[in-house]
Amino acid sequence: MDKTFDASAAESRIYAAWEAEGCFSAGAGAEEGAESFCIVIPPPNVTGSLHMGHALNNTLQDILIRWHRMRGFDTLWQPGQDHAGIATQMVVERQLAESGNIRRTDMAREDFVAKVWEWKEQSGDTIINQLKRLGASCDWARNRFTMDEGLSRAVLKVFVDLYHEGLIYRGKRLVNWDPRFETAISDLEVESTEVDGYMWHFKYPLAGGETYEYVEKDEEGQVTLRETRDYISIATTRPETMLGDGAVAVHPSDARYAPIVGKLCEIPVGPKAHRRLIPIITDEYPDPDFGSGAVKITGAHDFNDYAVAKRGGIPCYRLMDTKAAMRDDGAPYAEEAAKAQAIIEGAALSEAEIDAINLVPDEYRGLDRMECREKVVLDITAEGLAVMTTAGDPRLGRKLKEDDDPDAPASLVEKKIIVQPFGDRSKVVIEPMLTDQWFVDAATLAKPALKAVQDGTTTFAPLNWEKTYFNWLENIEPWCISRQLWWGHQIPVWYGPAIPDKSTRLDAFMAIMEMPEGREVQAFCAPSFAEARAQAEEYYRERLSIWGFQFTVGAQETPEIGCDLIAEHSQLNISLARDPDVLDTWFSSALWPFSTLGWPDETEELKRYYKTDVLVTGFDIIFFWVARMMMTGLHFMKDAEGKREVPFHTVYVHALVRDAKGKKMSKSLGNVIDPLDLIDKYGADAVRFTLTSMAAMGRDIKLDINRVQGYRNFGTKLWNAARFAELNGCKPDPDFDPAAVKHIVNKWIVGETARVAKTVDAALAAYRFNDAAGALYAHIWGVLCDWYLELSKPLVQRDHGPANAETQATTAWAIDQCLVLLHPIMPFVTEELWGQIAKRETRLALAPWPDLPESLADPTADEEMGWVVALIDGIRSIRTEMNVPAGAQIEMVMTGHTPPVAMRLLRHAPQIQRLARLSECAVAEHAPAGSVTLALGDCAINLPLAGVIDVGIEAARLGKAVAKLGKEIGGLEGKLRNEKFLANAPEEVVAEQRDRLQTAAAEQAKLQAALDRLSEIR
RNA sequence: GGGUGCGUAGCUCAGUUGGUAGAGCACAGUGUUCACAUCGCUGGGGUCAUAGGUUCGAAUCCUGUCGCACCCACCA
Repeated sequence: MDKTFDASAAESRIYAAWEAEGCFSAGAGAEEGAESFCIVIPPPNVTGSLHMGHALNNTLQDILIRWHRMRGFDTLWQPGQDHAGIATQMVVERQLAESGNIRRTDMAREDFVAKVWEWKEQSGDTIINQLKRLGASCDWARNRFTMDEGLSRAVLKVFVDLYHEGLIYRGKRLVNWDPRFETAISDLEVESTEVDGYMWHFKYPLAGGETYEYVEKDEEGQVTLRETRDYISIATTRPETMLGDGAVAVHPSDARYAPIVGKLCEIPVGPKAHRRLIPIITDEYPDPDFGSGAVKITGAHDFNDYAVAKRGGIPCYRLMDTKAAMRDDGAPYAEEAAKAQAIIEGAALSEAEIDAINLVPDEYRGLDRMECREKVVLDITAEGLAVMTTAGDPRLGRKLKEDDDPDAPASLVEKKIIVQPFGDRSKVVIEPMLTDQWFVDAATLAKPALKAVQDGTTTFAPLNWEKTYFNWLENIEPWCISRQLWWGHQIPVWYGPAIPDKSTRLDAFMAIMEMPEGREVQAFCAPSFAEARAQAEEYYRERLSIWGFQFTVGAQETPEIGCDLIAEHSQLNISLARDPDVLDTWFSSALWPFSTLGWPDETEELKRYYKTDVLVTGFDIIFFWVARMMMTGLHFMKDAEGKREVPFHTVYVHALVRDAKGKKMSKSLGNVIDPLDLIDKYGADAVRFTLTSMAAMGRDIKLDINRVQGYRNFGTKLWNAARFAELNGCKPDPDFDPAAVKHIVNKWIVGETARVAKTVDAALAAYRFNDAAGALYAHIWGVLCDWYLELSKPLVQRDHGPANAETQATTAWAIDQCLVLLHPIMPFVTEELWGQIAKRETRLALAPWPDLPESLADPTADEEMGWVVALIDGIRSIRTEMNVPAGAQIEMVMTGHTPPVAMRLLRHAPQIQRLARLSECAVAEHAPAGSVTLALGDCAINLPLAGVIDVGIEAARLGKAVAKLGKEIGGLEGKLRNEKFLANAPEEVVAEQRDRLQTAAAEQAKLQAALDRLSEIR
């Protein structure tokens, strides 16, 4: 055997062997009918590469999987990747830009999607290979991709079913719009960040120059301000949205504005001749104590305003295009403003008609929203309608610096920390945008998902994450699932022209049919075009037959909805157009636990492995993923009795790996530790063990590279223990029976092994990964290597007759058990040793997990070996304290012992002599003169060091020890005299204290006697 | 504003029904050929953030305070 384990050379070889031999296949090594255990991997993005979070997440999963597999479960770790809509589209677009300068928008959609697939085929398995380097024992033959054929079928079915149940619907809503990717995103994809910003205060003049008495009062009702005003003052951080104001709102209880509620005021932007008038309304939303108490209502560009507008019937005017630039379409501003004014005056317009109105004055059209903001502010200010404030800087759109002139004059803008929404991928400011989108009725789906956790069908570990889960689900909003992207599952909805029903008069019908613009559309939702077409034919047949029309529905999808009316033949030629949008990536991820097992087909795997067992994940995707899997799982999956079934019984939530400041590791911050670098340097086992031992930490993991090195050394330690065993002829004996060992050292290590096995099992069952790692570390290094191998050396190395063979077999067994127990955490080094130590029937990965009865622990052996260890420890300490040269052999004489203890000493004398460097190990009636004394329970251990030791120093040492024991004794006596303690404390605690007192008293007596003898010498 | 978690040895952190504070690393001293210097042996180092309370007994339970972090919502 080599001196150390060469991880870099061995890992790929071992992994290849595992795969080649099918060790990771579903059910590998399990007997027919074995209980199943299944984990679905949180699918990494195809664009991804392994980071520390993945390393932790997958190490923990692999531990659970390997542990169950070895215990004989029918085990499946289902792997796969996520198509990651925005992220992947971004990567490919960037690549296109770098290579050919072709923009996505210059390409046909199919061509672009083909490019993405090409890219996926090339680099999509990067992450898989990295997971293999970590040692992940996924069943790679079953690898799935959210865009593959089967999963796409699952997505279509779920969409279509939910649509027909009314749980998916389309509507015009205010959504979070990402101007960089030009798509809607969900609430969860928005990150709120505090940034330096400004707030402006503007005057909205009252219509017709009207005035009112504006009165401010303090808390006691004293008038603090009274003036005549011809305006209402509003505050805004977004002046550019003033162009789309539909009203000004005040609180119904606000007395200051009561005189003008219901009147009109003027938006002070745009050409004066065509300024719009908007009503002053009341709503509960404005806070009278904030700003002026009056809020401009811009329904199309603010979520709160949208709610007010809905309540108050205020129109919402969209001001921006998909890039969040000011709209540059429609008629000249004067005409558009007139249309809006007509609405205020009572004209009824359809939603589509209102949406078509462009209220951006001609001079602002096409400007970026930020440019427009600056221009609006300058224009209003020039007009004298900006309200003076005392703080801030009049410069616009530029960040205020600390060194700005403090004596700058009172300004027209207020510096303010504002919270701005940013796209989590694009990092640009999100714009609330009024658009048509698809939504999932999440509130309905959330109910069973809530209940399943409330009643314990699914539990979180640690438990407190349930609160987070509940809190979100209880306040859940509709989930916006449509994305204006090209990469993803295209929405299975086809549109055709809507046909008025039979109550419509023929002339009206003809008029509608001949006017393609503004016509309503009819949606047909089906898993395929053919089925949608069949639905459409049914619809048109029913509606058109009344009129005697013939019709055809085109055999192909078209980019545009078509409806050619050939009147003379009473013939309609209809073509259906597919909804161009794709679904949120998380929509397909939400189906992961059953889609990967073959659903909607009723596969064998689905039956065997659903529901799955544990979901291992970071808390950052509880909302994105866990909650949604619960919703879809409970909606679509049923157990044998037809009861709705959760996707997993346990959600294990682990910490996130963060940087020193508590931020997530990210490339842009440059604070990333690459797990692959660590694997290269220290081996996968060391990285895995490190992460495992940190798994119990709180929410932040700050990775200490020194620990990785330390655990690499741990692997080496184990390696060398095995090497020692090999050098000393310790071969695993297939007939070895741990219960039958005779020698006390062997009984002891057998018991210790059984104990650590039990600890590991209990720890893993409770997801206390760090406890498992810690117990194994302490056992292998601190018990097996430090003590058992040392104490048993004489028995394996010299001829001791039967004890010799027994000890060799025990050593081999004890090491084998360690390999098995450690394998889930450190698979590579253990597998390598397993193979090197002996020829085996199976790989360690499929070796049976030990089931060691508690009866293997022998209290007598424990007590005796504990005594030996304490004795050696004590002597070693004294030697160092007394500066005895490390190589010097000294004598030891035990006094005050009972006969059994003397026997015990003699039994272990050779080992004690070797490990404590003693020339002699004797028992006597009296301590030799000039001894250093150590108290060990009832007896005294005397080291005659006359001549070597300084009597004064030894007296001081003993004095200190006696005093220390005295203090302890005092405390214990006090406690045992306390009647309340005796009355209230449990019996075993009291007994323990008595015991401790007795021991301490005995030790103190021994040391005191030694001290007395020393003073006699002096 | 609502919620969650954290503050224990120089550093990174364990400490599961309350019963005399632990690990790794770092540090200091030392080295006995015979598994291992990726090692052995020994040692120093903590009033468990803070103030109270409950208890015979609190790092552990309760309350307040201070500090740090994260999540959700958000006042224009």
